[in-house]
Amino acid sequence: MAEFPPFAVTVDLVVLTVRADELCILLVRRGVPPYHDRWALPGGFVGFDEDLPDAAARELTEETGVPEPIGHLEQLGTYGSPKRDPRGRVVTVAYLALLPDLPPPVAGTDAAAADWLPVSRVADAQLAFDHDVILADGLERARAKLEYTPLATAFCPPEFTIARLRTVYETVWGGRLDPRNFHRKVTSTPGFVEPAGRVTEGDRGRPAQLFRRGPAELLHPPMLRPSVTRS
Amino acid sequence: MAEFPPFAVTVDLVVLTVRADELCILLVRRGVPPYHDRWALPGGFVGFDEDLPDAAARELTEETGVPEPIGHLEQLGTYGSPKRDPRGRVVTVAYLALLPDLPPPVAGTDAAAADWLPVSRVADAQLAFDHDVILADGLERARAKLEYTPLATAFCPPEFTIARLRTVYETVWGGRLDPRNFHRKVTSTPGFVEPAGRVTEGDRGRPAQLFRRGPAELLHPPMLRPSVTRS
DNA sequence: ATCCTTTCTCGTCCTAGTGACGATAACCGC
DNA sequence: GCGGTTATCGTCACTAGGACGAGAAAGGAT
Repeated sequence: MAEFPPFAVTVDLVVLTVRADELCILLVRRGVPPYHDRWALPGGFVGFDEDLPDAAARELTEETGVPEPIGHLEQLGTYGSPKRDPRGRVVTVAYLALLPDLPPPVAGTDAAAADWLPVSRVADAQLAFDHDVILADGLERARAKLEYTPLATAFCPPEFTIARLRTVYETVWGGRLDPRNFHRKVTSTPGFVEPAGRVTEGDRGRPAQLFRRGPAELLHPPMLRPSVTRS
Repeated sequence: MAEFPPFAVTVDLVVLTVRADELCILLVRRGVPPYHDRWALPGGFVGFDEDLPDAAARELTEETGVPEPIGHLEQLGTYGSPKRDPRGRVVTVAYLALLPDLPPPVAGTDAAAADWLPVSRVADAQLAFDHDVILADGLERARAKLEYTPLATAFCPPEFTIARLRTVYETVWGGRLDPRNFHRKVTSTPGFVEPAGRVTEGDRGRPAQLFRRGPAELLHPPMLRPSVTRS
């Protein structure tokens, strides 16, 4: 390895949450060139002695101000087109994070501002770099993973109702699900949720049972998106 | 970006094929330190002006000697632990390739040898670097993707029989599938395969219809692994 | 208190999809 | 022709899931 081309390596985060029946993403407004004043994914350089997942977790806590062990964090993909950053050859490892609803974030060091934006309004926000592509991949991954993993619970607080879980699915997938079939499906899929033994209070309608996330990593059988046109 | 830690970026390939009813992987025997004489995934440094998928495709053709547009190539994941390469900080972007059965490869520049090895015998081969982890992730990805995509066809020549496709599933998943139910499933899943209009000749038993890959990108409904214990 | 609205939860059809497996079709070698 | 082998079609039973009815349990209005 006497000679090799020098690269910069960064991590960028697609941080998603569900708030007020909308799927939202955490974005920062860039305070420095290039792409000054444009919205971008939170992220930064990987330390020379830092592992990639550690760098992602560090950026996540820096941007949200929340100690990490909540929600879900996984590697999404790596983007390294030679022209993607005008400053030089930068390869970025993108991570996908799914979090329950959190308070608004505080602006970081080189960010003029940081905030949750509904993904439906990001299209015309003109994200910096190739972050629109990364976001699209992250959304696709999140939508697909809700089908065959219990990751929808990562969008919920530790204890939640079936109805809350249903709104997560409805928000991420877009569209309505039958509450009765959804209830049957979730409670009959082994390991998806476990009863917490308590019920809600003070809401409208009949009080609902509270559940916690179950031990399953994969859902058998999977949840089915209604949009899928069957034969 | 005045200052940033300098990284080396490589691509490594998990190249899988099915030959003689065994799932095989393309490995090279390293001809230089570190890990001299050990088996490793084929791969190499990314050119300074080269995009990541281009680098992966280049390495694939270099190692197999086959012009690329056959089979399937997709990004698998990125591995960048600070200690994974004793020579310095090397981040590798792993790609997964699925190919039909090909002639044996020729050794490349820094490789003493290159050959197909059954994955069942790789466990005690002591792969270099963290390549055992990358291989495990690639196998898991391949097994999962056979369920909900038509990628099993990437292991087959352009025209193939249902039985050939079935042996692909049996080899990758391990275990037997009922030929009659498999035939019904494959031919009734829209867009999976299309009849080529020809039949096999010279084999034992009744001649079989030949099929080509269909236009579907996703299988609805998916193929089901028998190992999955249903409730 | 009584009614009405809202939401949760259970139950009942009906159909598509699938595992188990029988039966037939079309080739081979002897 | 005859048995062996593989491909292909059909039947039956069972399960998962979509559509939807109905009761349970709360709050609010009158």
